[in-house]
Amino acid sequence: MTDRLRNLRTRLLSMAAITSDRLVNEALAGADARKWHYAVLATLAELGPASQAQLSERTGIYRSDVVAVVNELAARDQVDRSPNPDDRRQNVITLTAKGRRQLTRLDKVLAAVEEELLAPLNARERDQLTRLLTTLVTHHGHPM
Amino acid sequence: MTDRLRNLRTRLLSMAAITSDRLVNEALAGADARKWHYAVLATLAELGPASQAQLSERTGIYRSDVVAVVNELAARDQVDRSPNPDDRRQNVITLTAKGRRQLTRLDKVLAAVEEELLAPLNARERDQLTRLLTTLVTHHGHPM
DNA sequence: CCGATTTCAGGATCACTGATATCT
DNA sequence: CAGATATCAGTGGTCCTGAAATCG
Repeated sequence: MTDRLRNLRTRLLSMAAITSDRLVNEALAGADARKWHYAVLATLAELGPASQAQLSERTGIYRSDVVAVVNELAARDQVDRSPNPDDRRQNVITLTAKGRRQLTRLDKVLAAVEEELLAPLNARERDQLTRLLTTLVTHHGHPM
Repeated sequence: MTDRLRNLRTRLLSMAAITSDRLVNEALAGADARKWHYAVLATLAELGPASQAQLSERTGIYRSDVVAVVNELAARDQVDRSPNPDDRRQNVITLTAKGRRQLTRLDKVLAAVEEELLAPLNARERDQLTRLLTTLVTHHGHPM
């Protein structure tokens, strides 16, 4: 009857994500980046050179928004964009040395943010949370 | 080293919230509402008549955005806005009969969405998730 | 004068749609 | 031709800042 809002899980998720996003955005802004920058840099480090369509699929960035992100990263010399000679529809996005340095910097920044966000949870609870969220995310859409 | 992205809890939270928000928005749009509408209606049902500042604090809607939400609800005759005679800075927002009917409608809609979102989790896992998220949300800012 | 409340104008980011040009 | 890719233009919601008008 009462406390509808307080117990709504969809709302709890939203609020937690907003808190998290705020922490992430503030921290990344201090390193001249935003979350999509990190997502692209990390994906390139994992996959090697990739097309923008691949980046979109892996990172979750909307296909129409990848351009802007790659533009920003290229302007910072953190990635290189060049046409794919084998398929001239595609661009090949490559991580530069500068991008690799930025990635390790952002790794530290985000580790600190995660620590701050998860501060009220112990190790077991953190594992639980990770498992539960992963289950939700994999079940709806995106197989990881 | 690898799988940086996949295991980032801040990112998992974001992705889960995006999925959840999408489900919520679609469902509410089908009932001519959005999530802030529900938040206000539910809060009024719980608190009784309230000022916009109170609504902002309770629901988490930004103080500058409350106006628009109340405007939309008033245009649908779901709430009534009238000046508070005891403190003429304030408006008193009151739930109407139509608003109460809309609230019960939205309650059902959101219950269905929650069920869909949490489908991959059993009862114990749902409780865990609720508890973990509540801990996060209460620890950072908003005491509930 | 200080503080609270409502309101408006606007910024930035983001999820998302749709359309186009180019290429396989 | 169908299908994929990159790009661009634009919408609408959301979080957030700042500032004004009114009132206690």
